[in-house]
Amino acid sequence: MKTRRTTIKDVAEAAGVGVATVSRVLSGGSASPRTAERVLDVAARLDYRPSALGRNLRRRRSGGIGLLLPDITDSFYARLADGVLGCARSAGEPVVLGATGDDEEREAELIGTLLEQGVERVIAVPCGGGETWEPALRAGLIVVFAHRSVTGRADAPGPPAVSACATVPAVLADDRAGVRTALDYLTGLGHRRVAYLGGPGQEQRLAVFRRTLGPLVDEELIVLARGSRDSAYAAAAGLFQRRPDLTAVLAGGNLLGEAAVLAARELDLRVPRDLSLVMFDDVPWAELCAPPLTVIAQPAQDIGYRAAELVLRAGDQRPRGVLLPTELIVRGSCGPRGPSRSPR
Amino acid sequence: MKTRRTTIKDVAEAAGVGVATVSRVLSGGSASPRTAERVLDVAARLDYRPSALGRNLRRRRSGGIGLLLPDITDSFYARLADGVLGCARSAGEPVVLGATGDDEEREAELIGTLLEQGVERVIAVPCGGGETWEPALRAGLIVVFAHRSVTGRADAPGPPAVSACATVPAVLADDRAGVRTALDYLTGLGHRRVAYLGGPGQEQRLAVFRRTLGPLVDEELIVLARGSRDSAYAAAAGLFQRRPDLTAVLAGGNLLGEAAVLAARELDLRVPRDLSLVMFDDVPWAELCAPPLTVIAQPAQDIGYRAAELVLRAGDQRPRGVLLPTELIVRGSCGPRGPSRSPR
DNA sequence: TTGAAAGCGCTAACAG
DNA sequence: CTGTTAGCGCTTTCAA
Repeated sequence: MKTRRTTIKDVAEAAGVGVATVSRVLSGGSASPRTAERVLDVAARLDYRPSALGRNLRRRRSGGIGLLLPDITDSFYARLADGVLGCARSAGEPVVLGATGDDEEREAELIGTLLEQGVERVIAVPCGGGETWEPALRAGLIVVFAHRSVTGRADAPGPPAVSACATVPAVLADDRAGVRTALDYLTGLGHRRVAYLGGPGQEQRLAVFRRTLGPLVDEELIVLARGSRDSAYAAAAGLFQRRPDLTAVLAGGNLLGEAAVLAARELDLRVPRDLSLVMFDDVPWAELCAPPLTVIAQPAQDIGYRAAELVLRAGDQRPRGVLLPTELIVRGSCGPRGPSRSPR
Repeated sequence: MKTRRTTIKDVAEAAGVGVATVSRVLSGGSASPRTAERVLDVAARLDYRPSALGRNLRRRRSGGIGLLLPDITDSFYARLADGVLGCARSAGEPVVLGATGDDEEREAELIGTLLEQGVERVIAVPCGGGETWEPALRAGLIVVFAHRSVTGRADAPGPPAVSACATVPAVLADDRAGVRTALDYLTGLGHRRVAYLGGPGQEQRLAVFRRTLGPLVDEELIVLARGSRDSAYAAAAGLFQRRPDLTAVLAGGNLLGEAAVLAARELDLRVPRDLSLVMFDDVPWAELCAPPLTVIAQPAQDIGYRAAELVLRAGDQRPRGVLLPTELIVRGSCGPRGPSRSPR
């Protein structure tokens, strides 16, 4: 039953030409119209599909693009992935997906697997630092960072050039503007004790948070969770309990936002009366939430798409990355600073 | 700079053995302890990583498992994917992801790409029918269906054996029980006009819906949307407007549920007072919604994990599939049938 | 324009 | 137990 696959040799024989000719024709090389037609015809008739296996070995690389994300379950990354898939599909490239769980070791491991597979184009939301990426880069990987860059420095042009990673193009949302806008909005409403609920790899945002808030910053109001839902919830609940005087929170991601809503509800904090909440990333449920969440929308899908474009165009110009705009979408989770829950 | 990768030959030379020996040692074949140790040692020192390219060509197949989903953006499928990734990782297998958009053509195209890549193990939430899958199966693909089977018949043992697809193992949630439980719950609350808001590939659920409701079914209350959010919203809004007499809805997926909530809100239908809602699939935001949604939880992640196990064990026994339990989680979106919105 | 031939890195016979 | 050898299917010089 299971007949051997048709190979280029079969086609060559059937068409009465050499394999080289078939190869040329099929990859758009030069050939006389007559020959070309005949080959194409035979190939179609035999239902020939060139095996990527042979080609890959020969080329010493398997096309395809690797995609390394912290967590495909996070709606933001899922949308990012969707963008990558969209672009990859139109380029006919398969996408190999890996979830790092924001764990350096796992990331390194996954990079290893990709390298082993001959994948040499990778889009990553990096969690490891130079130690992880330098070797990969040296091994010839073509990398584009998405959403985060490896230094966390994002677009900030600065002297602490971090070796090779600094030359990796990155497609980022304009975190800086996002944080500023949110903070302006919140302070405009009268809030003075604003907390930041962050996740892994948000150094950039934090820096902007601190800078923007200036004298108002309170380091105790800055809490970083690990990637998981549990960790996010623990962080949020802990923060709210420890500092009943805070009146507003900026959540650095939809998982964190979700946790904040849950924790607030659990502690009987009414949003926005007792607590104003702005969440990074607009997700469909933000609108279904009670109250609907005010968010900083990020073009997750675009980020993925653009990153894929960049990684596919590799070799061209375009050394530098892309900065995509964010947008504050005001819904119902913020209000004027009310009476503090625990006055003074 | 970019030095040639170390190959098996390099290792062989450096260790003073033949390439075959290296190959054997590295793949756990027989070898004298002394040789083995030496080879392993040299391999480690040279930082040798066997190239999957060579192996794949030789084996005429590239390990790795293909994963075909309708939409990675849908939380259910994202969790399913996560399950697959988890299992694949522990098996050291890369996962190639493709989004079909519930479009037969795209699905076929993606299958083609996978075949071309030499991927011969695939987990799919199928949207195409036999026309799509038969050829793939004939081409030697090892397939495991997840969440849906190709006939839509699911577990139902019956005579209309659909050729080769019928032999494809499937990992499914117990839709039948889920629908029944939900319907019992709803009718127990007094509801008589219960609508079904479905998506692609839900023949199985629909059948159970009809069978369970018996004389109460009203074909006009059964609406099928395509996969997208827009389509889901249109379907929900249309349904609610057309039939103001319905008092309860069963949404066949989280996208549909989301749409139902949105549409209800838009039409000023209060949940659960005017409209009771049960949604298939428990998502984190179900709890954040106002009111919190009553759902039929499905073990999305397990489905993925089990499917991956099956597809990796292929060749063993285990021809048949797996049926995973669902669970009704009662929250706040259902109430007793109130006064119909439009009496009579 | 075309064909012959040389591998890409690896595994699997088959001898030794 | 180990080395030699023959390809897997394809691309790519290199001549013709």
